[in-house]
Amino acid sequence: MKKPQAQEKSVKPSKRADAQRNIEALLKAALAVFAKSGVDAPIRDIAEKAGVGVGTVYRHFPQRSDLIVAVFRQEVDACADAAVALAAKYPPTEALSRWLLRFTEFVEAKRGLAAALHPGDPAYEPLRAYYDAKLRPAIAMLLNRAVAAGEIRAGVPPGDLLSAAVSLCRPAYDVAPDHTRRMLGLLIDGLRYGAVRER
Amino acid sequence: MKKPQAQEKSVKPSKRADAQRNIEALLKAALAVFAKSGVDAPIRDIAEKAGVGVGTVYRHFPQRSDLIVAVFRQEVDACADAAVALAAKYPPTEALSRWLLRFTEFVEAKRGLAAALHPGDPAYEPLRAYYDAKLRPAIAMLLNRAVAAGEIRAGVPPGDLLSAAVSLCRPAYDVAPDHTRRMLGLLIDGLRYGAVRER
DNA sequence: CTTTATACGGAACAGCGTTCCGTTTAGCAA
DNA sequence: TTGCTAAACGGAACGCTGTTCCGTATAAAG
Repeated sequence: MKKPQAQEKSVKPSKRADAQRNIEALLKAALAVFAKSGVDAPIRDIAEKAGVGVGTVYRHFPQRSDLIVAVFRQEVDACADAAVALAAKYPPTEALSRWLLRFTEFVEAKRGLAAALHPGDPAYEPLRAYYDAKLRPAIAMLLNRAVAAGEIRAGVPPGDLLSAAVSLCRPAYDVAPDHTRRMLGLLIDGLRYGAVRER
Repeated sequence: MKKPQAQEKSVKPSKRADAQRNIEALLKAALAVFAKSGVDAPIRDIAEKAGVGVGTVYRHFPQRSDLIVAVFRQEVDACADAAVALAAKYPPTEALSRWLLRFTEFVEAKRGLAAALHPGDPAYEPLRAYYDAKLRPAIAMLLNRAVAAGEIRAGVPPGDLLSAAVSLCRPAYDVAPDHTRRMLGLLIDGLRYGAVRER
């Protein structure tokens, strides 16, 4: 009963304000640098982009994997949050469609990262669990709404849809840039088939 | 009618003798260093162990992958050659058994290496083909001899046996050191089942 | 033996991870 | 507001590595 503060969103409580700011700046910078140069990018690049010294990076993220994990979690959170926001803003099926696109953007941006992790490094083991725990409920919610509206047929496991979306955006490297968008369109149309047909 | 020399075994002809020597010393040193420190080991370590300067390493193997590929090929060659030698020295089934053990040693020693290559690097693409082309005929020969002698049953595809051997020695990290040997014994015994039974 | 193309060795340069410590500053209390 | 102190910052410095470059050494040919 000492720390009556739970105001911040993600990172630890009871930190000095400048530390908070720097952590956030670092996560933001790391996101950009990882996307541009991969997860092996020089620490100095990230520090510079965040406007801090390298010492500060090591203070908050002693291991490179700590930074990677933090960025990944943040992105997963953002993706899951987007589901709620989209659900509030668009009709069921459009929300689902938009979220799938959002999700594939996430997957594409993180593919190099995910590949770099795979080598059974225990430091990244919790990530997959986190990913499932956050994203599956998100898509399940969107799916349920669309089903309830009679626009999408029932019986599609949320996990399957997630996997399908991942697969569909995989060969997006060497094809037209809107390949993913078109494939998702097909997927949504496929889900519509067999819906209750109420209009 | 200028170069009546085809005496050397593997590397290119028409090289200066000291270059030949250094190349061989480098391959030998790289084999040892890779085994001890992995394929990311410092070039300097390899140069030192081979008793040459780093410049010499880069002269003969401009890319790190060139060295890795050369070492790998050499090991595959040695493994394939061992099949012939064993066939000449031991009775059919014992030759097969001994070769499988030899093969698993090769696989274990190269596992870290193989993992490091996997990331679809085109520089290593030919390796898998080379591996298949050299090793499958080797085991096929041994297998045929054992089958012809009536000690092993026919109908086992050589590639399957190769795969099985690879699988069997996989969990050899955290178990007793003779795990692989025992598993191979079981495999050989399994092959014996259904043999012609001529004695 | 002379010559010359080839190969050698290792100093030198550049980039990166990581540590360390003098300096700065947020938060608090008087 | 003014001190005070623990927390945090920044970046120089160190060590290790990849890679290049060029003066030196030498194998091979005539």
